[in-house]
Amino acid sequence: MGEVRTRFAPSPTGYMHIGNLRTALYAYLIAKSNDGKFILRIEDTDQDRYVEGAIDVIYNTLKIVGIEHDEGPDIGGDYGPYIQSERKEIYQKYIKELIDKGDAYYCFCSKERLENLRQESKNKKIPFRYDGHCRNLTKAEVEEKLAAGEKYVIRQKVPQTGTTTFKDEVFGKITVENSSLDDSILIKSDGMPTYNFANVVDDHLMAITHVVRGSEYLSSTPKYNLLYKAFGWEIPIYVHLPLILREDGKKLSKREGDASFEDLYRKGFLKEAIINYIALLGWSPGTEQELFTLDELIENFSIDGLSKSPAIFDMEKLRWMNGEYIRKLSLDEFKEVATPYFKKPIKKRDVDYDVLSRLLHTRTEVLSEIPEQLDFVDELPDYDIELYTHKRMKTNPENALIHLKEAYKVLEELEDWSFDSIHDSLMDLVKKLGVKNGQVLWPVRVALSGKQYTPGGAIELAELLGKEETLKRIKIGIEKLSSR
RNA sequence: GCCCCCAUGGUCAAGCGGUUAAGAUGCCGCCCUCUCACGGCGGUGACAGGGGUUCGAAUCCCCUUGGGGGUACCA
Repeated sequence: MGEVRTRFAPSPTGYMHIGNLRTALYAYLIAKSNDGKFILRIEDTDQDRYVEGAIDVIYNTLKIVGIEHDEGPDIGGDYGPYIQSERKEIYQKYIKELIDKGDAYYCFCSKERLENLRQESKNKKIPFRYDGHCRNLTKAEVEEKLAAGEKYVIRQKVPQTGTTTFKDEVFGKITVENSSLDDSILIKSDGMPTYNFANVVDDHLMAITHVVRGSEYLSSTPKYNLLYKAFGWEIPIYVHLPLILREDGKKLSKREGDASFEDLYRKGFLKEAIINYIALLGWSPGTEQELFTLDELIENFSIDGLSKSPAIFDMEKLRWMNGEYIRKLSLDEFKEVATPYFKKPIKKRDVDYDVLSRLLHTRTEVLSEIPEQLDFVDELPDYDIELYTHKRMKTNPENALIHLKEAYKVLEELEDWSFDSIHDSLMDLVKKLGVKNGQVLWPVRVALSGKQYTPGGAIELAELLGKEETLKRIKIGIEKLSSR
C-alpha cells in the first residue's frame, strides 16, 4: 500500500467532546505510526447548525494537545478545499455521474408527504423506509418537474435485493440485507450534500486510506460501500471505534459539561493526562505500560489493540492519571501551572510559592482543587477545640494547652525563621519534655490551621505562615483552650 | 417496532482451545509518619444465563438476557 492517509472530520459545533478528540487521536496515531499523513477536514454541510468560531475551537484543541495535521483548511494541501461547504461544485459533478449511472435519482417528495409516510409506518408499527415514490420517474417526468422549478433532493438508489458486506478492522465482517437499507438523501434541497454523500466523495478524492470514525456510522457504512462500488472506487479500510459512554452508561452529551476537552482542561487536568487517558479508553497496548507520551503512543499504537465494546469514561481514573502527571512535573513546572490556583485563595498574605509548591505537588490530583486546600492561609478558620483531641497522638485540650504554651515560648525566641530552625527548636522541645513528636506537633498544626487535614505538618505550616502569624495563631489557640 | 453491533471484577482492560483468569483504577487494611498526601506492602472483587462443539472452553456455534448504536433534507 502507498502512503497511509487518515482524516479527522468534525463538524463545527463549537464543542470538542472527549469522544471526538479520541477519534482524532486514533486517526492521528494510525497515520503517524505508519509514517502517514493526518488530514483535517471540516464537515459543515449542515448550514443550520453553523456556529460562530467553532472551527477555532477545533484548531485550538488540536494544537493544545499536540495533534498536528499535515493538511487542512488553515494550512492547505494538495487535496483542498478542506471545508465541505467550499466543495459544493465537486459534489454536483459527482452526483450527476451517479444519476447518469442510475445509482441516484431526483426525488420531488415534499417534507409533508414524507412526514405522513413516517407517521403511517409508526401507526402500522413497521419500519419506515422511503417508499420509492420518485424512484422510477421517467427522464421526461424529471425534466418536466425540474423545468417547472419543483424543489427536489437527490437520493441514493439502493438495490432492493441481495446483501452488502463490508469488512471493518475492529468489528470484522458485517453483512446486511439491502432491503433493510433506505434510499437516503445524498443532496439536500439547498444543494448541499449530506454526510452520506460527502464523506464518500471526499474520502476518495482526498485519498484517505483508513476511514476512522465512531461506531455510530457502522450501520450506514453498507450504503457508503454501495456508493464506492457505484463509482468504481477502491473501498477504504474501515476503522470504526467503540463509543465512549458516561458513567451512567449513556452516550456522552454536550449537556454533560465535563465531557468536553475544554472543560477538563479548564478544570485543571493536564493535556498530557487527558490524551493519555482517552488513548486507553478503547485501546490497549497489550503490555503493562499505562503512561504514554504522544510519541510513545505513536510508537506503540496498533489497530488490533482496539476493542469493540463501548467504554465508560471514569473520572476517578482520569484523576489518578492526572495526579501521576502532576507528580512527574518538576517543582518549578508545578509552580508554573499551580500559581493561578495559589492566587485564588491567598490574597492577603505574602507566602512563598516555592514552599507552597513543595507542599502541594504530591497532594494535588486536579489543579482546581488547590484552593480548598489552602483556605486556612489568609484567615484562620474558626474551629472547635475538640480538634486538639487525637487518640493516636494522645493529645487532648489539656495537654495541648501546655504544649502550645511551651511551643510559643520556643518559637518566640527564634531568630532565624526557616524550616530547619523551626524543626530543630520544636524537636528540642519535644526532647526536653520527653514526649512524642505528635504531642507537640499536632496541637501546633491545629492551632496554625484550624483544620483536621492540611497539606504539610506543623513545621511546614509555620514556615509558610511566617513568625508573626504563627505566634498569633498559637496565641489564639492558647486563648481558646484557656477560656474553656 | 425493525436493522446492526457488543458482553472478563464498580470502571479501564490482558486473554485469542489447556493460565492458580494478568495489570491498572477504586475500595479496605498494614507500614512510613506531626494530620493529609506521596511512597511501600497486602487484601477485596470478574468470565451475564442456558444449550451445544471438543478429551478440554472466558476463548468456537446457537438461544436468552442485558447494554449500545442506527432508523433525519444531523453528522
